[in-house]
Amino acid sequence: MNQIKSLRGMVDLLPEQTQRWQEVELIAREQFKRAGFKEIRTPLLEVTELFSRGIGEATDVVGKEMYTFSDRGNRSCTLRPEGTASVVRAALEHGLLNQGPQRLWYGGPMFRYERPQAGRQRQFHQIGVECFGINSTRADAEVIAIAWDLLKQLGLNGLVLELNSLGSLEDRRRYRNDLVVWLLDRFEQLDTDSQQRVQSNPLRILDSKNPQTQSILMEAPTLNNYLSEESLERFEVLQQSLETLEIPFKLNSRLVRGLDYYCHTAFEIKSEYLGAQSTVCGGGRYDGLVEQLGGPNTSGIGWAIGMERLIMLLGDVFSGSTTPDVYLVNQGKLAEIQALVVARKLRALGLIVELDSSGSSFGKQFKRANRCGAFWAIVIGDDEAKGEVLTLKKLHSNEDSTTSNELKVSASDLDGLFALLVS
RNA sequence: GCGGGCGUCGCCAAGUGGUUAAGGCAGCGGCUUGUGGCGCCGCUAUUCGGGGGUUCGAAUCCCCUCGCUCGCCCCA
Repeated sequence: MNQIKSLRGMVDLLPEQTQRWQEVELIAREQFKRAGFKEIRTPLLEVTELFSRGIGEATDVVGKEMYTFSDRGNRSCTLRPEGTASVVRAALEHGLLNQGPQRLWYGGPMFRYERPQAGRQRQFHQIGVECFGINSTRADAEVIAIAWDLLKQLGLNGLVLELNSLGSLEDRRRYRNDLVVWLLDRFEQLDTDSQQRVQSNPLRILDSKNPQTQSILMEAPTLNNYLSEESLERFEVLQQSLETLEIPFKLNSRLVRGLDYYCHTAFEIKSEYLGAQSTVCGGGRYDGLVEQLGGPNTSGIGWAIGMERLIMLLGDVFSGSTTPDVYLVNQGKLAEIQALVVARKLRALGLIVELDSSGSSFGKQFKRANRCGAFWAIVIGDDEAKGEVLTLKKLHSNEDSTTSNELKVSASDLDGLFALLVS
């Protein structure tokens, strides 16, 4: 009889961790709300073509990382590997893009069939924002600021914002052609991975971690030199905006985001405290995507934050807890029912109440009360039940286990009791 | 898909060929059936991820397999 375990790369979040997740989600939600972003929820499962068309056939995500299968109607379905394509699809499908600029946020699980390692799972979670119909660079600055502020507000340090401009789609095409020619001249000197990429995705070679390839690339044409007047201007304005907002950044001309749809602004926020997978947040502008998915020419910009990576960075920053305020010790037929009633009422007043339903001895119940960290114990036994009272006892009081920290309270005056408990 | 490390109770582990597989934490029960935190006592792995082999004898050696983990590729 072998134990059934979770699928590789699929991770359970236990109570100890879900609390922190909730805290982060709450703070993020607040931020989005204040920034005027509205939540959108899309299905986890989409038609495969959405991603192959939206993300790009040549990308690794589409080429080898998708969870794709046929459903019973023989349609090719894929568990979403990222959020943007789905959001665009939904926005188009429901005509959101005909209603002026849209500021949207989303969150939830994404799926990528990769070998798990630190900071990488097959099911992982992202929160992200997408901003449609605002072509101005101010949107870029605003969106980056939201990400930066969120991470800062969560108390993270050691973050670096890396920034690059990929230019317009035009600029990129020109650069790409020249780069391929240049690379082909030095084909023999490239590592095998890069050789394969010359045709399929040459820009990614710039990001190669192979040291020899990197040294060759020192001489390569740089994208920056191919940027049009207008693109350069955009990039300038963005940098100035960030300076004004006092958001530090580092230019990284080799930052080429993996997905096809990016243009102009590309950025990543990395942390020195993560392992090999150091990017917490990645995003950029994607003015061509909506059109590529059959919609009107619409500009877009957004980012996604990896929740797991974010939470790894949080360490013990949070101390919020769900330790009970009150532990309800009870025994006896009448008392047990009363305990249930009292628990319900105190909960309605906003207290965290743990009710002991074990029926075991008072000694045992107190032991548990103490261990769960509750501040108060309320005791209901036969005596209390008959006398319509509750015995109140402060736990974790030092040494003295006499009755000095015990107190009788009327069972009918719960408001009075509540006032006492929170004081 | 390719490399490295690892797999003994819920958790942390000792054990590296020889009778019944240490110990700690947690859990449960008792000392104490209306009063906890401390203490003491007891219980909790026919079995060492799984399968095969070597051997009189294996958790310990060999082979295969599965899983975890870190890294490569790539990304959040």
